[in-house]
Parts: sequence; C-alpha cells; structure tokens
Amino acid sequence: MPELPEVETVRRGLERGVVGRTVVAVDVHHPRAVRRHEAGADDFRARVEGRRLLGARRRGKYLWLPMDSGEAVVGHLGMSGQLLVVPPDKPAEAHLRVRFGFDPSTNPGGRELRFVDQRTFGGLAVVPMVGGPAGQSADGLATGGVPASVAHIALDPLDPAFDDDAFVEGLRRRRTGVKRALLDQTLISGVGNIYADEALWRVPLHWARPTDTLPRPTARALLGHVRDVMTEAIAAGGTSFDALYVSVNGVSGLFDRSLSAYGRRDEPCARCGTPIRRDAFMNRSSFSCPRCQPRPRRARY
DNA sequence: GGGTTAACCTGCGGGC
DNA sequence: TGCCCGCAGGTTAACC
Repeated sequence: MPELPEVETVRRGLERGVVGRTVVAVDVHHPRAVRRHEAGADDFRARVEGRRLLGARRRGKYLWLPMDSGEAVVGHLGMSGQLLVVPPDKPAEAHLRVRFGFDPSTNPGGRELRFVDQRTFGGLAVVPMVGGPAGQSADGLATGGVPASVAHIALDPLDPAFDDDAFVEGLRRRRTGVKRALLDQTLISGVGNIYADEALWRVPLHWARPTDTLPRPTARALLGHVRDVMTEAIAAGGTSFDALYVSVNGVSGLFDRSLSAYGRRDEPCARCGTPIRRDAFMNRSSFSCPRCQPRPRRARY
C-alpha cells in the first residue's frame, strides 16, 4: 500500500532509470489505467511518444515525469500500482497496464518502464503544468510548477516549503477526528493508513481524538512524528507486506519490521506490553494500544 | 462549504 | 473441491 515513503522510493528509482530518456513507444494494455486521461488512450500515447523525460517529481503520493512538451506524465499508484524499470525481454507481468519504450541512443541501461497494477485504483495521465513551465535547469533537473491535477493537494511534510504553523492551525480548526484529518490530502499530503497509525502511536494519541481539542504542542509533536516515521521508512526503502509494493527494481522495503502498531493486532505494545487492538474505521482498520492511546470521552470518527 | 459515506477494483484467505 | 463473503485501502463523486 504505497504511501509517501514508498512513492519516494519509486521516484528515486525513476530518477536513475528513466530521466533523460526519449519515449519512442507507448502501449496501453488496459484503458482503466489511463481513465483520468479524459481524451483517451490514443491521445495519451500521442502526447508521450517522441517526448524527452526531464525529471521525476513527487508531491504526497503523486508522481510525475515532466516532459519537454511542457506537459507531464502524472502517476498515482493507488492501492497496488508499481512502476518497474525492467529489461524489454522480461515476460509481461499478469497485471501489466502500460509499457514505455525508449530511444536506445538516450537509454544507457537498455530498459523499459512498465506500469503494473493489480487492483487498478492507480493510473496515469498527461497533464499540463500550472504555476510555471516544466523547464530544465543547467544541472538537468526539471524545474517549474506542478501538474494541474496535483495542484489541489497540500504540500507533504517532507517538502521544504511545508508550513508547520499553518498545518497546526488548520488541524485545530477542523471538526473531526485526528486520524481522519491526517488522511485528508488537502490538509497534509502523503499520509496513509499505515503511517497515520504509526505517528499516532508515537505521540501517543487515540485516532478518534477531536482535532479541536488538540493543544498546539501536541499537534506540533504529531507532525514531528509523521515526519520521523516517514523519514525512517524512506531510509528502509519503504514498507511492504506482500509483493504488491516494490521499488522500480522489484525489491521490497524493510520498514514493516519497524512498525509498532499497524498490522500488529493482539501483539504486545512495544511500550507497555498491552495487546494492540484493531478498530473498524472508515471501512478499514485502525491499530492502537488501548492503554497508551485510550479512547477519548468525546470521540470523533 | 465542510464533513461523511459509498463506490471503484482484484486477489486472497477463511468458513462452510 | 468449490463457492461465497469479508477484507485490504487511496481517491473522488455524491450526499448531508
């Protein structure tokens, strides 16, 4: 389940594996993979073929590859998406959705890019840039704004421009539960179910704590833990529970060995030994320690 | 306009 | 063995 650390791991792989290449062939194997490209698969292909990829960028869980046309290929991995850089003769994956071939004269490794997605919650689209063109600086890095389809989400907490004070005040203005607020990508992007549970365990804070009762120092501490857990997860190459999340080389992350709450139902809390509980939350799960993270009297879901 | 819910989708594991 | 159901969950449209 890719969240920010997993997407960042993929982005780094794309930076090494596809930036600077010129796309010569695009094969869309499943129309749903480009459903957010409203003009359809043929238009998607036409806008990418012949274009040079200038960079690999990320905000929250969105990835994009700026092109020399001024547009960008925007990707979201959804629940099960993978972007793999593999030899062209490698057999097609069972859920291969889109394949990109590169001009050999621009492609030292001789590999191709594949978008593989079992559950098809993810997808790709070609999107114009807003807030500046997808230019290129002297060192070859892409510069400029963000794709229009990414502009609606908040900065992620690893972005140097992230405004901590604005987050703290925005969080305390909400009238909802703290975990629901953490998952709201328009308040803070990149946080998903796994890292929300981990950060809340570290504070510690119950997931249904009303945001408008959070003291500023607590809100600030929560943000610090979100940053810490994401930074540690990136260093470990992301979290993986099964083969659904992998880097561009197909390698699984190791951070699941470091999780304290998520997926640890009935296992002892690392702080106090009380068995971790699982609660139903928004048609999914929330894991927490009943003793360290007691349910507030006034809970919000 | 902010908060909340359901739908989208496939594979897998458990129960019968 | 095979069928059915629940579960995994990020995003967004639709509803309140």
